Amino acid sequence: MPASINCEGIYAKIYRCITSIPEGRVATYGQIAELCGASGARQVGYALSATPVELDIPWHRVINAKGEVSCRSHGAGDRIQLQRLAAEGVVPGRQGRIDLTRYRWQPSPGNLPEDEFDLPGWG
DNA sequence: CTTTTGACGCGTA
DNA sequence: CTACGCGCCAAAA
Repeated sequence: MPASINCEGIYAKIYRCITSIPEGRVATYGQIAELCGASGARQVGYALSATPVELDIPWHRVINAKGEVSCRSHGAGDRIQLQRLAAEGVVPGRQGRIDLTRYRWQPSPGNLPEDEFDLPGWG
């Protein structure tokens, strides 16, 4: 990892937390915030905006509380995010929103997704 | 040191 | 459903 990222920095924590999101699963900004001890969802958003590409973290698995991909001021990141999510089976529902009740990452032992519901093909 | 810049969440009306 | 306001903090220049 780049030297510009301190292991004890809150951003680094956020990055690591996001790295733990399994494939085919998503997490909300607020969820990540509480998970890594950030001050708030906004901090996670700030961190994500500054995500170094060399980290190769699954940043696309982080969406907002509405189950929608956040719009950003610059670049086509949102489009890429949708694209990558669809590539791993995470697709928006009929309302154009990702069903958090189905795709939300639940970092609890024994509650892992592989033991639960089926992912794609529900529509 | 100061200033700028952001991928949010929630309550309320 | 939309609109508005507030809270919040790190990193780079």
